[in-house]
Amino acid sequence: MIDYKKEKILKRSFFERDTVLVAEELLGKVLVHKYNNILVSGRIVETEAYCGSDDLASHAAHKKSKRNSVMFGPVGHAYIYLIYGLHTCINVVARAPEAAAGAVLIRALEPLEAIEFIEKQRNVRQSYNLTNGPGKIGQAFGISLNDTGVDMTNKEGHLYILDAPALSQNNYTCSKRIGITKNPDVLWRFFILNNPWVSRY
DNA sequence: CACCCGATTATCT
DNA sequence: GATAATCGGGTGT
Repeated sequence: MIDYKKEKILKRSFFERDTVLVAEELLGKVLVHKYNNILVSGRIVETEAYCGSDDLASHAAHKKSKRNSVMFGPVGHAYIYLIYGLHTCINVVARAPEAAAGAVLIRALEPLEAIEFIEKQRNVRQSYNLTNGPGKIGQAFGISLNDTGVDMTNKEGHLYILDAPALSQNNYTCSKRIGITKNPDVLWRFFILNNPWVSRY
């Protein structure tokens, strides 16, 4: 296991590249949330890319609106949305300079710090159920809709991502995205192989 | 204002 | 495998 505490916060330039590439390279990085005085963190093991107007599954497939405007804004900011009226999902805005919109959904991670807090938030028996889904991460980390739009590259902020060494391509793969009906065939989901924290599909 | 529906999850059978 | 829970965005009247 790497010593992630020595790693630096990902810079804005990391997110100013093709959305699908950023989704791939976010595997292994560490999501951190400062919740009151608690530092909650986890290693990202599953992501999905959502692009702009060519990607009908994306919230940014059509016009800019009140909800999706963050996806059109500066890269490196958090796009948080409520799904099915129940769950908050965490994305990072990422796109190439010429693209209009794009974000990476963080779908699953391995808890690293404040595991007792995460267990209290989630109240489940099996540890692999703590954070193996996008809505589960939102609940586990205490994320709310108020967090949408925050700059995740700001050291003074309460939500950011730490760098980590790049993974070997032998250790992860891609697949179709989960839970969508439009533009279903592109291989824009990335996950670490043989990892117990990846969602079960 | 009414309607439809979704980047999900927990809890059944 | 099927389904309820629950709410706000988007669309059209």
